[in-house]
Amino acid sequence: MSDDASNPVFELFNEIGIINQLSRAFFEARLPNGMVLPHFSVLNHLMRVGEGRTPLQIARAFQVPKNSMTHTLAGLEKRGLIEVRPHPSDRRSKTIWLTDAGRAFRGEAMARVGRDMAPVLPEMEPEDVQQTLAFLKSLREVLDRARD
Amino acid sequence: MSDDASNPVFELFNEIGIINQLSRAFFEARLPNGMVLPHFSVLNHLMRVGEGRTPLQIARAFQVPKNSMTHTLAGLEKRGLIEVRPHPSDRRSKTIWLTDAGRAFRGEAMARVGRDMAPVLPEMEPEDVQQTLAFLKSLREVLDRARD
DNA sequence: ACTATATGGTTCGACATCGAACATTATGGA
DNA sequence: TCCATAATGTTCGATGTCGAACCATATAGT
Repeated sequence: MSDDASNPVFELFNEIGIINQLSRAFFEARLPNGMVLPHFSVLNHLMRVGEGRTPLQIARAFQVPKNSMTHTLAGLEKRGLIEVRPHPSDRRSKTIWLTDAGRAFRGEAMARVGRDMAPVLPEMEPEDVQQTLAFLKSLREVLDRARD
Repeated sequence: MSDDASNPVFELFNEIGIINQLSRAFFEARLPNGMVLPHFSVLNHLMRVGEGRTPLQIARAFQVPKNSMTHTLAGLEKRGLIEVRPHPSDRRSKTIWLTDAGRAFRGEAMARVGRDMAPVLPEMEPEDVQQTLAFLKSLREVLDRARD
């Protein structure tokens, strides 16, 4: 049977789904109370890409529906980790900023995850990581275009 | 700032999460009514790996909690796509089998997804796919061991 | 054989996630 | 200027997902 099912691309998606499960579980086991991976991911995103993004921009960055991002941001705001300010030029929109508590929390969580991940990191060749990362980024663009 | 945050492994997890979102949305847009990616994935798994697996084996294969698999299997059985039989030697357990309808459904869904994916598949070098797949499988094992 | 512990699966309650419909504000064209 | 349409974000209802507690059966130790 050499139909589409045998295309390794499907196997790739399968593997990606499984790693997603594993990494999600790994992160969430190291976050307090009811915090979930998207909470941490958004804090991290704001650090890396910059604060002052709009909710829609963040939703698009993670490829999740905008109402999902509304919910995630509400959780972060409730915990005092982000601050929501009006958009300077578009009154429909908002901008998202980290609070000091948010920066501190992200730093602590990152340190904890990094510490527990440290034993296994040396097993991965940086070159392989880079190569995989490059391919996945191109795959993301391909999927994004196929989204119609 | 060259702390753990800059480790490309985290970027890798991020990219994996995004591609997971995209591929999930892509698949589910091509499945009927209330069917969801795990439904399709399980059917596919039974075809590839073989029928007669137990729910727990399947849950471990996808790295999801066993109660989540209970729910997914219930959905498949309700739709008549799988059949649950008692385990021959362990009365706590069960075995999962595809029905004819399940095999047919999986074939149709696979064909539809494959057709819509066809335009973008040529953009990916088979060699890159293989390389990525190999690395991700090793990454999965690393994470699995780190699971404690 | 008997009990303690482990294992497979389900139930339950809490919560994340999503599509669809909605309110509000922007934008573009007559 | 005015209206139709688009864009941003929220609300609502339905459902997926998960951890914890729970049954039923197996296994191990004595």
